[in-house]
Amino acid sequence: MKEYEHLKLEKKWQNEWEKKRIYHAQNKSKKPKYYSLIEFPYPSGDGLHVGHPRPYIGMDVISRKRRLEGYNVLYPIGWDAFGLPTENFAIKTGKDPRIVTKKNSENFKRQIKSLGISFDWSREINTTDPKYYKWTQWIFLQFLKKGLAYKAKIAINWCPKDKIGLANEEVVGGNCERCGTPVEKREKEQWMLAITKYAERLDKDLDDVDYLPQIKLAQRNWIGKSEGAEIDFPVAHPRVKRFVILHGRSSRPGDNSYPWLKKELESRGYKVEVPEMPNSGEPNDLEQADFVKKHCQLDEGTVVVGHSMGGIVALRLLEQGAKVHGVVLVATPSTGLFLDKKPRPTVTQAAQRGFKYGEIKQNADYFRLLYDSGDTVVPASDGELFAKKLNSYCQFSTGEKPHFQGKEEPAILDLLLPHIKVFTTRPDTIFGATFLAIAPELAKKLTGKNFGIKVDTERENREKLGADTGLKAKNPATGQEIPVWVVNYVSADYGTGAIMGVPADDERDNEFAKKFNLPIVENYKKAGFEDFGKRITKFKLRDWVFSRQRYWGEPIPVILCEKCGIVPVPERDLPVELPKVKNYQPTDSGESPLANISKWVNTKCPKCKGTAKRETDTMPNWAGSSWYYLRYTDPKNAKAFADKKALKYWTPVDWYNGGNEHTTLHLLYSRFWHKFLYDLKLVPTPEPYKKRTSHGMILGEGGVKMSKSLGNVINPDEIVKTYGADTLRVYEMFMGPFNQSVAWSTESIIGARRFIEKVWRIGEKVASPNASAQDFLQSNVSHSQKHLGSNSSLPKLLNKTIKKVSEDIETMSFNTAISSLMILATEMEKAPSISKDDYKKFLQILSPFAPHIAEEVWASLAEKKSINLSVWPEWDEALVKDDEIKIAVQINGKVRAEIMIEIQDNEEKIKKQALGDPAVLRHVAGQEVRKIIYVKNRLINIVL
RNA sequence: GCCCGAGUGGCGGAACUGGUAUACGCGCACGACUUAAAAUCGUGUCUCGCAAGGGAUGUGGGUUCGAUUCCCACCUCGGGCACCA
Repeated sequence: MKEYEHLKLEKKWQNEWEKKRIYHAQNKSKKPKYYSLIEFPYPSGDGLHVGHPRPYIGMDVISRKRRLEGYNVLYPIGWDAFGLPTENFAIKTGKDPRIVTKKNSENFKRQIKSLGISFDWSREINTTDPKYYKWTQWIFLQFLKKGLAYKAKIAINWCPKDKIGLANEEVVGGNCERCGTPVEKREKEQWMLAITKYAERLDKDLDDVDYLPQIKLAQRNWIGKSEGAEIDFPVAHPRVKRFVILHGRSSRPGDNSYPWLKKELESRGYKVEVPEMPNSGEPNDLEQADFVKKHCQLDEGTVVVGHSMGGIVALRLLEQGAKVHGVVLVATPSTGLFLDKKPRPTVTQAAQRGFKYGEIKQNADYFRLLYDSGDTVVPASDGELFAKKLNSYCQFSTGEKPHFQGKEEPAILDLLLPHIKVFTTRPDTIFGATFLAIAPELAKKLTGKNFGIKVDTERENREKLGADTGLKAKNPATGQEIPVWVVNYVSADYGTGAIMGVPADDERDNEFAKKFNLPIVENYKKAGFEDFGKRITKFKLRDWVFSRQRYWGEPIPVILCEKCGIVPVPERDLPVELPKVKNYQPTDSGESPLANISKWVNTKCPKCKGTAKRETDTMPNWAGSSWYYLRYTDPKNAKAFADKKALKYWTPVDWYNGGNEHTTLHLLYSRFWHKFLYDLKLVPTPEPYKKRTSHGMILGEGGVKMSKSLGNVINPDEIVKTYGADTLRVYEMFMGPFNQSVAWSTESIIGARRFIEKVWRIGEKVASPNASAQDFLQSNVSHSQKHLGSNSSLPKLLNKTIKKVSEDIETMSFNTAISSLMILATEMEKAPSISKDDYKKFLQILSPFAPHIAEEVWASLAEKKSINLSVWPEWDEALVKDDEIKIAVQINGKVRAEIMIEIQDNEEKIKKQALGDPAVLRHVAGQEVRKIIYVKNRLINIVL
């Protein structure tokens, strides 16, 4: 008998398959296509550990089955090679990440190849290859073109010791992952991608894909869609009591301008004065100011509203030292507040005196706001909003109430009478709202004061803190005045930064109200959803921070020109190649190391040809992996990221399996990129992946995570050498449910090896001439296969196994598929003889799991063509069914006997048979049978 | 705190849609073969009990003729999120 030499045999077939290009996918084929995908690995310096291959083997089983089923299968692999470990290694050793990456990926490749995974290596890609990242950059430019890539100042994690911006995953418990220094927040301009623009579709289109339910849920939770309402709570200012409205030159004395404004203000309890100034305008503004001083009360509770000429009067009052709370000027360039469309010196002078000053442009109209510096009602920065809302100053000046669309309040009221907008998913509880809780940032904005309250993100021990702002809001439902508190449990960056406190209904509000003795209204009236607010949809999803101040990433292809601003690198100049540097250390200022290469940084502006600088930020790791599956369809294309025909043929991916840790970010990001490309009509489908599953991690022995520091990392090289790739494959598929994490056990591998050797021995037996002469000798099998059906012949068992394996592979129940293959193998070995045809079928259904031995034995049975080119066996439904089966007889739910029945027996006959069984008779023993329940082909339950 | 997943022999795990719990594998014990060992094969292996029989699927309840499976409450472990309004 020939010895099973796994090393020799596996190498032989791997070479043979490669030579014959057996796993190469065809971009044109009469066969139906099948695209199976795994998450491409990050080639780390540590090499492969036994956890890596689990998903590759799983999808390999699927892919191999599909090939035998007649599909043109694309099962590609590549390297997601930009990443922190390589960068950190470069910083430490000064080694070029390019060289390190090449070495690491070659090692990974050798290791993966030794496992006999049926990857199409001709389509291998690498995200760090300029030919690849050219297209990553190109896609970025499309985002830029569509306004979906933009720069914004946001807080990043900053390690003050390493002087480096940290990704969220590098912050461990608030400290720098590497040096343990507490991480600070630092404001920095970052590139952002507007993924939130796609939030609605990313949520909704989940309906149309076949992802595991948990994965869909995780995506939905991350997107965080919530339907609610925005409700305005008018706020009375604690100090403003009175408005003095000074009208412009065109208003005749006595016509009492702004009647609507006066009315509105008065309805909120303010005093309003509209002095009928002598209307002689400039140069009589001083005279008018005197008039106002004489007739109106100007004190710290007064806001002066000056329109046009009235504005100049208001400025005079300021000049003369009027101690008013604030001044609001409303004017256009055509009025006297301006000279040659520039603000009058008085305006700028006032600003220089410390008044807040904001200029707002909207069409040709200008609005200028001035407030005293200490206590703004509405900050000047909100002027933009103001401008948007107040769509015509003219209407304001005519004394008519301006016409605003929808429910919008007249913007002048927005300005004079602030309100707090809250977001709530329960607008129906508004009658129970007894206070407003606002974020510290908003409190600062509204009152100018710092209350010393901070929203802390610490996970434990979060005590509710708060302080009364002194502001009073009016509950629009009850009309009641309610206090406004600044709290540490409302964050500024979600919703409106303000909530209504309904302590009777909301747990957090309740806790807060109790602590600070705020009123709790228990039995209140419920409101209709839209009675007081505007229906609105919010998402938790934030825009994607796309900048990294790192070396080892795709340079963001943008040039910063002093004259022209942000200028995209022309597409013909792509890729912007990552230059070589001497030092990989980030700069002291936190810029990427690229900032130090002046030769690279300094460039010409593509627009004006003047001097300009390159963007030195690079892209995050997620960039290259957001579209890699598209590149596989046409990996060498130099004219486009992939040919349209190839994309049309292969997309979407039919089945994508990956790690649970990637079911939120990576999956969401790549869906976002795909949808964007879909909108540009560059990909044919709105979704990239038809089906998504995930695999569990392989843990070290004892159930702990495999890690270098614990020294429990298992290198597959050792296993392949000692036991063979087929054994490793079978073991990894057998060790437990594919989607759950399992602990590695080197001790248990021997079981898989014994199984493989058994397959070998049977193969030897079948291949030997005297055995093959007795085709189809049936043998009775017993014991170990009783769970597949009683008293089956070998052909029966074979057909049952074909069915079971075929079905189990589809649900990734690889462990049970192998279990049934083991049972069949055991029975085949026991059988006096097995037909060659039957054994070949066994080899075919085994081949996805153990391709090498299957191919070797297949060839030994005089097959000329590779088993890979054969056709997946079908099972015979007639042979799968049993004629005679064993069912259980229960008495009061307890099994007391087993009886054999014919499959065609009717219920009556079976019941009679059960009641006649000696064990049953003993248990029934004269008692009355109340009920008999018969479950077809399963059991009979006799109820006494 | 919330969401998701899991809890079954000494161990990894199996069990269809509520229907014979512990398949398959590891380990262990005994036996066969062998001068011997390895390999292989066979038998046994949840637990109490001589047996009849009883008890076990994290814990406690419930629904049901029947629950690992469904419901309620709780405990433990793993993963994710975080005062999300």
